[in-house]
Amino acid sequence: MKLTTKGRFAVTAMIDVALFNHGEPVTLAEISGRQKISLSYLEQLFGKLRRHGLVDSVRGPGGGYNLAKAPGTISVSDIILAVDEPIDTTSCGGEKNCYDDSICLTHHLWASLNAHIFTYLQGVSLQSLVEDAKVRRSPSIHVVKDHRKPSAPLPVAA
Amino acid sequence: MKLTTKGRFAVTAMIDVALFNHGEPVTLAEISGRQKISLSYLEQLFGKLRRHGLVDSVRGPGGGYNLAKAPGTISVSDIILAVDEPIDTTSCGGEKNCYDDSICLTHHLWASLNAHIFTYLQGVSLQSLVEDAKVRRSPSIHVVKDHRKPSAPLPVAA
DNA sequence: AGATACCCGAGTAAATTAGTCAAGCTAAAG
DNA sequence: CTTTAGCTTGACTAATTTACTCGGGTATCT
Repeated sequence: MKLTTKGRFAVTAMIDVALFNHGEPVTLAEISGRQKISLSYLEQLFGKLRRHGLVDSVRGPGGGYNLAKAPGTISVSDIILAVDEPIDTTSCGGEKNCYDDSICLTHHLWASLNAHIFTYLQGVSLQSLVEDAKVRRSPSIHVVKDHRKPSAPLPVAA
Repeated sequence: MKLTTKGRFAVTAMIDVALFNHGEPVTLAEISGRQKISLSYLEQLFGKLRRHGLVDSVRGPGGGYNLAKAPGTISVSDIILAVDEPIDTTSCGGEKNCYDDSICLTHHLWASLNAHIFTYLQGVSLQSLVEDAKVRRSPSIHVVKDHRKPSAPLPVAA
């Protein structure tokens, strides 16, 4: 699992599509305007998202992108894996500090951490992110102390 | 929380110190030989580890490094934070795709993920890693199906 | 036809990582 | 008290990765 800004952009863009896809496909130009991501970069990202079956494209005027699946069935890990392909950070898949008796002292650790991160992101659906965004986008003046699911209970650590 | 090979090297080196620190301090040259990490690179890493109070240095002949604290009280997150200083991956701490009503659609998500990773690594002590290493280093010919703590229950995901 | 919008691959610039080098300081051994 | 092993410091370079651009396509609708 690699965590780069590329993956972040991709997730943001997917949320945007989910938010603004009311019947008509969403164009990259719109997303670019709303999220301040360069059009060319979006093209690159959506090429991958499409090839991985996360979005469907419609060409020609009035075209754009639709989600290929229900937002509840798309996880953040799906999105990140789609754009950040080269996957294993487990090191030692042929790396050099992995020898005889001092065999990969930490291999275990990283593999396990990786799995952790992956599992976590797998558990977050696009839908849940969209719902969060909708709540936050509603008139913030009158924010009732809300009781939605405790998605982030934490100290923005490190 | 940044996860780079630098952090991995640092953790590996710390395990090495913990493993071979029997009274005498451990020299970087030894670590370099055992773990195949360049001496100069180790110098850089241990400078940071020392400044963060994770190791103590002993100068002069017979010198080297000792752990500054009991391995049970040093967590992997301590080590990684020591060498990979610039900490926040939360984006949006002044980044550009964070505007008006489409405010940081994903901020929440990354902050939460960050906290997750951090908490996990904080829960892994150097001691536990050392114990794992010791087990693995024992005669591998006669590996009895062992029942030690289930540290990595997983599919080496992604 | 012509405008709209996706498609795609090569190319580049910036940032990060990994690793080097050289000069200096410290303390133990002889 | 001089030698010498070995840590200390920090600036410097090379390689890799990331982020992003560009230019020329192709499909489709009006």
